[in-house]
Amino acid sequence: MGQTRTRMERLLEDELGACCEADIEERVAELDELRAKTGDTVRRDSNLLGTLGNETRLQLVRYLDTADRELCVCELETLADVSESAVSHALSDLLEVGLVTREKRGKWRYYEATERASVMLAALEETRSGSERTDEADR
Amino acid sequence: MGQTRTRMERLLEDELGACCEADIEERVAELDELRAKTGDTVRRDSNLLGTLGNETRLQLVRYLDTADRELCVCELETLADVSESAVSHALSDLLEVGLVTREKRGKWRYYEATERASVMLAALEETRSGSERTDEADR
DNA sequence: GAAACGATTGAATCATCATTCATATGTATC
DNA sequence: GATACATATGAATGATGATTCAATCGTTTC
Repeated sequence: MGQTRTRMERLLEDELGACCEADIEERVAELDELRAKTGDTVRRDSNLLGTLGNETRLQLVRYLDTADRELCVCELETLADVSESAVSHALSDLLEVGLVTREKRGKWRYYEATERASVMLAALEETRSGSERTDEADR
Repeated sequence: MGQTRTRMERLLEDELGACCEADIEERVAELDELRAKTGDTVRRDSNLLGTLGNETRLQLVRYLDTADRELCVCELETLADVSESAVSHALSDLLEVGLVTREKRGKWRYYEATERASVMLAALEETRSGSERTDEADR
């Protein structure tokens, strides 16, 4: 029953007062363009963010970034709250997405934060601040 | 046997050539300071990053950010690759960590990206580029 | 007030993840 | 070359997460 009326049509009717075929086409085109503009880096990016979205890993990059020098794994282990193995796993994950670099020296391994990591942490720092939820009173 | 020799002591011996008590204390103090400087916002921050670290959610904020206007849920649904319910869940999560705002208007609900979201996405964009793994040949 | 509709919420399920323990790898020292 | 040691890796397991289906809530229209 009247099922031909699409949701987009109803939305535009509410937004514009009335709505013709051209309006719908225009809006659909706008959304298509939006889809195109947004690009297809989502997988990679969400992967990077996901890697950062873990307390252990974030903590470690943070140490490396604020230390502003390379740190030996054993130093990171004294800083972290988890097992040696967990630290190693975390560092490998960070290395894989390019948030840290690694260098061997004798039996020791030194890690350092990359530029990419610094930028992300700086952004985080910048936006931190007030409380969340800017919900508009839901009138 | 000889188990009193700590790993930190051995590290410093290797790094400095020799190592006395004072050296150890100094390094330990440095790490303590590092721990203090790094702060305790890890939980909150990793939570934010984790929220962004999901394809669906990242995709949605991205649409909102590049659209640069509020978008109706039904518009976001046409853009997303998942069910209506999943979109709604994702938007709620994003709202909770302050990456989007919400406004009701009639039966429609409009979402918009926050400044915080813009900053994070910009940082991501900025650091994106070359390939990853700046591993130093592991000599 | 009932019907239609937009959106959210909760429970359930399946998948992914984080951490640990055990083992392995590579490097130095004796 | 055997031992000690630093770190990494793999498998296992318990926890957390993402998505869907079903049900609910709030708003509008008749």
